[in-house]
Amino acid sequence: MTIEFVPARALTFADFKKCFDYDEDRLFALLFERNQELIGIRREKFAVRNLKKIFRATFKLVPKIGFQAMSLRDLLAETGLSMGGVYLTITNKDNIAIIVKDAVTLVCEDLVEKARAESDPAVALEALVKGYLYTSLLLQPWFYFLYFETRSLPLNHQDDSKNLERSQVAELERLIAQLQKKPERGYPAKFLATMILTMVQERYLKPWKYKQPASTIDAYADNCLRLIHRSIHH
Amino acid sequence: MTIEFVPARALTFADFKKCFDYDEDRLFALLFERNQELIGIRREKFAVRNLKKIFRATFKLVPKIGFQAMSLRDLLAETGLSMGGVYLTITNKDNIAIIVKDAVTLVCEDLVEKARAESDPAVALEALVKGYLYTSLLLQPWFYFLYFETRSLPLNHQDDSKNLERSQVAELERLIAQLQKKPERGYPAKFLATMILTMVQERYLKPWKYKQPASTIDAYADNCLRLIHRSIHH
DNA sequence: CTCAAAAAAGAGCGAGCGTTCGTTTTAATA
DNA sequence: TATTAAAACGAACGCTCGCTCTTTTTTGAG
Repeated sequence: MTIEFVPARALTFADFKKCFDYDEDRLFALLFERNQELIGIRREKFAVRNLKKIFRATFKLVPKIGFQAMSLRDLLAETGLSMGGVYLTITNKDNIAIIVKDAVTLVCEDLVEKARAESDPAVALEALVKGYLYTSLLLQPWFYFLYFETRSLPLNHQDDSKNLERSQVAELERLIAQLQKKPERGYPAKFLATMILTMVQERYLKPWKYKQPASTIDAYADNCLRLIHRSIHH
Repeated sequence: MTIEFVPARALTFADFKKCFDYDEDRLFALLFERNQELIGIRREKFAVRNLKKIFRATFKLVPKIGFQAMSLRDLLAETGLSMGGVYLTITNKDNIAIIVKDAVTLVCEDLVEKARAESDPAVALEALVKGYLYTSLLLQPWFYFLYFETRSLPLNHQDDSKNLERSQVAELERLIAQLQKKPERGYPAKFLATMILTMVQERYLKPWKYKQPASTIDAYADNCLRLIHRSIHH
């Protein structure tokens, strides 16, 4: 029998941040290799440097005016790049949105995978909820963009975006159903799963409401989890 | 002592719909008189007829492509009006979004007013939650548009939109706090108020998830209210 | 029915959009 | 250091945008 390390207190945002897999450089490197066909630059070093500039600028401009109203000339002014540089990097404007979708998909699938590695469904549920909440704050501009700009994507990518949300809810629902001994007595698992997702989205969709002193996000996670557990156990 | 009519069962969506104050004609008539300075047509009859066409077309196009990507020529094709007709009606494109904001503000303020007329805070809370949920489904395109297109509004109107949400949460919070005898024991009133609003928004923001057979919305309302009451009472 | 006012029509305008491409600069290799 | 492939540049292009304005049609009170 092995002795495992059991943390004395619940996982906090600060803990999570330390172990977070997707710092800026790694994320852009992954996006570069996953989206070779959308990106005109062949050497990672240059691609990552330009992608950084382009996405930082996009995330600064879009929340104020929306993706469609952001012109490439706005983007040039904000990044300091030239028209040629931008087009060599992203090939066309739509690809900015497509790459954001890919990034969010990437980290979400990783979250589900990690949660599935847990054998105890209660532990898995907590990992998924906190993982999703904390990740979507660390990558807030990406999640925010995908939610508000799904309509700016080509149609097949719009479907991907909706299916990503559906699969997140399905995963939560599966875990909740496992925890409910007598499902007919409580709330439908789907209702609770939807509520969880919605509470997570509240945080990353309305940054104007949460000028967050970091501690409040732990309290928020705690309130969510308490509410979930009280609602599951009849 | 007067004998009051006490309904045998909870208010359903069907009941609500029957007494709903804002059918299309009345809503447009109100918008016409509230926004005289944005509307170029002077005779109500013509104004209402054109506004109907314009907003119906807008609500058909915008969910697919977004407001900024919807051109006035798209709008002409969808409404059958001419450029002159459209511009005589709405004066400029921004005014479409501004009038939507005014409509949502109008019905929301009415909801709060009606809830305040109730002396029992439990009754008032139920009236507000169900009223908001049912209203935002009956006027789904309006609420959806305001949420997704707030960034397309002129800045001062963007503030109005955010403040409208803040005031809705504040009203819910006030009622919840009244119902909590020992506030320190349960969830913060603000947390619950936010959760309620978020659950309502879930329904009108994601119509692609809810191809609703009408009954499901009553079940949804019931689940929400049970969750709220269980969370308030310790 | 008359006729002035209101509404509708739609060609046209200039600004600004996303994108292209011929050229220049930079970086890595031999 | 010479060579060459990759990256960066930015003026120019064709097109579509929101909007205007003159003309025509419709409306309704007298």
